Amino acid sequence: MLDPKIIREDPELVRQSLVNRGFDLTYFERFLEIDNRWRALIDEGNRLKAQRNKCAQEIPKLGEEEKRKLIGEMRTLSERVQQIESEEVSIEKERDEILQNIPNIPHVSVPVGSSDADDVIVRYSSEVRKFDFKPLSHWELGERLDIIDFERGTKIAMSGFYVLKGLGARLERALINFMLDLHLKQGYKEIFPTVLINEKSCFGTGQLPKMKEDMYHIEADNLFLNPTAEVPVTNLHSDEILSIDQLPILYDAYLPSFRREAGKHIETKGIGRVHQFNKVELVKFVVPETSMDHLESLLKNAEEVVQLLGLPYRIKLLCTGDLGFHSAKTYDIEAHAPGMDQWLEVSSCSNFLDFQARRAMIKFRRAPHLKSEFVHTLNGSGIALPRTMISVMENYQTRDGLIEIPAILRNYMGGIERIE
RNA sequence: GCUGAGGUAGCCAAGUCCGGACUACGGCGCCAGCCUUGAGAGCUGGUGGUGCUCGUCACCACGGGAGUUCGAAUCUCCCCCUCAGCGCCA
Repeated sequence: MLDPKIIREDPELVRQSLVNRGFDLTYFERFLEIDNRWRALIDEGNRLKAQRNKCAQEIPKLGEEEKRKLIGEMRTLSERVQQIESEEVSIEKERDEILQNIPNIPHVSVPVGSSDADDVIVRYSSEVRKFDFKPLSHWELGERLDIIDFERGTKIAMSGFYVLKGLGARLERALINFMLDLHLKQGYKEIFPTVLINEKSCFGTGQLPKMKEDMYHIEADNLFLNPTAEVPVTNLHSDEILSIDQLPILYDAYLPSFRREAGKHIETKGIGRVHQFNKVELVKFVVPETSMDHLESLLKNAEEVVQLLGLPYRIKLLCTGDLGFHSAKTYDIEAHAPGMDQWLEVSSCSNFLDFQARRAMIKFRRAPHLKSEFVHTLNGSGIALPRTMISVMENYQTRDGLIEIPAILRNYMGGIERIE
């Protein structure tokens, strides 16, 4: 959520940011209109309430006659207060809705563009791997080696789910442990949050109300299956005022994530887009003026994962038209999948500035006597498992259809060197 | 799941039966000032949010919501959470 003061005080900045993102201006113009009315109403309401409060204190001190008269007057006044309040409530509801539909302002360093075609490739790691045979896709490899079972995933759950078996399951576990150990060395504190999260947390990070259709919902208890550890981990500090010496806070978390992908046809074969996947997530809470530097180090921390795995990758700086709603600046890390001949997004590292913190009410104080301010939050995948698995399987395949285990993972797999 | 006790400011906690000087008692912590060579003690003030006319301003905030009332921390209804005991259970 944007600071309403920014929209009020510098509407031109917000207007330009919406144009750059390719958003239409309806909500924005409506905000300006409604915000004025909202403030006028608050003002009038407060005036009347002040009078009511004052008279309510006078009444017990008065004689019978005067008392009866004043109570009569107050009854009328109270009715007006109620009218104003109910109008306030409805305007406030609309105002909040509008605010929730205005995206974050892209940082000045974000390139202006209309779609992912305008994203800027910041760097390539190396050449993609060249094969002297036709590389197989991970689903072909997975089925041949009996380490990915799509049919049985569908049987026990539904289509879009899969089961890892044998060394496939073990490779997944090795990847998770490797990532967690790496992030520990990078200075992150490991968190293992809840898989089920409540409605309030989903609002806090902005999954609700916009992405409701994309989440699995447990009706009996009104809980949601975690769509990304960003939600529970960021909300660890919701409604808190942190002290400055706690910052920066760096968390990493391994957690299964669930997405209904409603409305999206899961056409891609394989495990590139599935309903349940593992992910290691990095989350930071930082002092505002340091957040852009923290974005760079966050990216480096995630990048190190693909580097150490020896995967060909590239870094993209998303343009205004491709930037996520809540983000002010985002880098994507894409690993190459030679079997599919595609670049796969394995990580998305974003700086949200105070956009999330304002919603989740995460504040800090520079000194005990100073006013609290919103922290800046950042997060990035460190990294998403299925697509990493794809890139590992397809890059490390051999001519005879086996998969070499990347050197860095062998210790995590009891010294096993290949899947055969 | 059942029964009971609770939820008041950063923390502890009075007030709730019986609505009105609650401007939410008191304490702890923290901040500022005074005092002091310094520290401590002591004293004074401050210690959540929003709005604007930026003030010794106004409004809001006693788990959340709705209601009754001129007036609600206090009364009524609904919901949430915590703790204890019992039950069930990996």
